[in-house]
Amino acid sequence: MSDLRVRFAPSPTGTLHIGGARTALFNYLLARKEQGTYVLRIEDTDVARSTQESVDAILDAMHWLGLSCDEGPFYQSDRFDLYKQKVQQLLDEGKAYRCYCTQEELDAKREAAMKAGGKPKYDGTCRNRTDSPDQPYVVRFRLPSDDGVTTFVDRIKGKISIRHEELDDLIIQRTDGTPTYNFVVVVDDAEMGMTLVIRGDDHINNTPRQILLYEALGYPVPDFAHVPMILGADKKRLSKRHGATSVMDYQKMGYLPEAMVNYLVRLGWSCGDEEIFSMAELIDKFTLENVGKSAGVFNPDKLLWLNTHYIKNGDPERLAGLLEEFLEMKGIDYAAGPDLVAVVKSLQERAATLVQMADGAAFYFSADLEFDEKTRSKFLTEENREIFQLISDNLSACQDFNEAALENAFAKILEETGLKFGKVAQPLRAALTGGSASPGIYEVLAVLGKERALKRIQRAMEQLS
RNA sequence: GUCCCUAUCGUCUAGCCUGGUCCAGGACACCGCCCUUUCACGGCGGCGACGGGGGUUCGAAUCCCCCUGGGGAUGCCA
Repeated sequence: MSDLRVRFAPSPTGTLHIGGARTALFNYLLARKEQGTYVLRIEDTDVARSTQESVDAILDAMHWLGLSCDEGPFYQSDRFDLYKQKVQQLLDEGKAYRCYCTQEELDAKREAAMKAGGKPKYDGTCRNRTDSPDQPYVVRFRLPSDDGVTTFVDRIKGKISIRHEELDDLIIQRTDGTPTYNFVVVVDDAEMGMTLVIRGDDHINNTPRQILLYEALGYPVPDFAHVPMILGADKKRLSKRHGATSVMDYQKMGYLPEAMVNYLVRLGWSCGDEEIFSMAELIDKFTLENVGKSAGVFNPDKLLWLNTHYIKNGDPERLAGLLEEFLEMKGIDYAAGPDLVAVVKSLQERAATLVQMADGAAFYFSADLEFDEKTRSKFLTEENREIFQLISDNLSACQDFNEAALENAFAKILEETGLKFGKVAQPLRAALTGGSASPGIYEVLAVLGKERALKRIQRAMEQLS
């Protein structure tokens, strides 16, 4: 074990989405690589917006992606006593104070400051109050110095400085007594011993004030690594209006977790010209140094391509297991066969998603296929009766119903009749699959097996016109 | 408005730190050809970028400055 401790800290106000998943992935990879510790913390201090449903959705997604944590999940809602105590500590030390300004007053001041072209920050009205009126109040953290500069060296972005004049006394405890994000994140990251905080770069602006808080609380300041945001095709922050952004939406659409992981990691990180990475390779190769600094656009096409790759190269047994759910969703009863693994093998190069694979597999499990008009008029014709009979006879005579034997049988037919392969194969394909697009004809035959194949040819012959 | 971050093909990126080997490499998408029993897979090829302007230098995608574009923050959300 190294002493690296990182965490992923989502707030449970929705599902885990693409951006969060990537942040979690980076944390996970670095922890595994450095043999550090990866902690999961649920940031649910906003009690009104946090739901158990969201927590479950996030946990599900993490599990699906294979990002298991070493510690946690911890819930901030369980730690309010600790935060209270820390607020009190700052109050006692004079590093924080009660502010009695109302929301309305604050809003008005902000607006006025904006209008005057100034910075919309708290004016310090209650900073030096000595009375303590019996009114609702918030607790504000007093800026240690009004004219200094806080600088930190981000592990991804490099040196970042903010002048204190840009900051103001931030609220650390609300009127209702609950603590705010910028405060609890510091207390927790410190108390949980985080040595490195990897998070989205929308938090960069918060970092200097958090550093001030670490110092005020007497905590060591961790390292920071701010990863760039993910944008939609219009370069706007990725959101629902860009389509599916929830990780589990992709599971439902038939994507494989390894495709999602591979896609996510390459959005903002690279390793020379390499594109395909297994989790094990990522753990070996991932470094913060190769994470880019600029925001990236989410590209569904590339994700699809990766999914195609992983389906094509995936273990058929595993894929068969995953496919069941999608077959069931389409109301396909696959229990009576043909063998699901054989079905998968015949479809691996033809499906980009498990949904597509289920679509392509449907014909295998349908005893009485529906023929559309086009297929009927083109292939199920009286002129083809002889061909069907010939195929049927030859197939009946086939001892081994494997691809090699079938190929031989067909060679014989073609030789005897002088017909071109397509002349024979397409009508047969129609009889077997109900359409004109399918896996290789020998493959279909072999997967179906002799009995089913013959039955389908028979049935087609009954419908010639 | 102000502050912070950022800037190579349409998109993800390599190269930038340690200037010349870059008339800029890979991948996705797109287009064409080949393979072919259908649909696919695959193979080959094509299209396509250093945002603009100043410097520094014999030489800049690479270093410096300005501008512009994009993102973020500016909450008693996280």
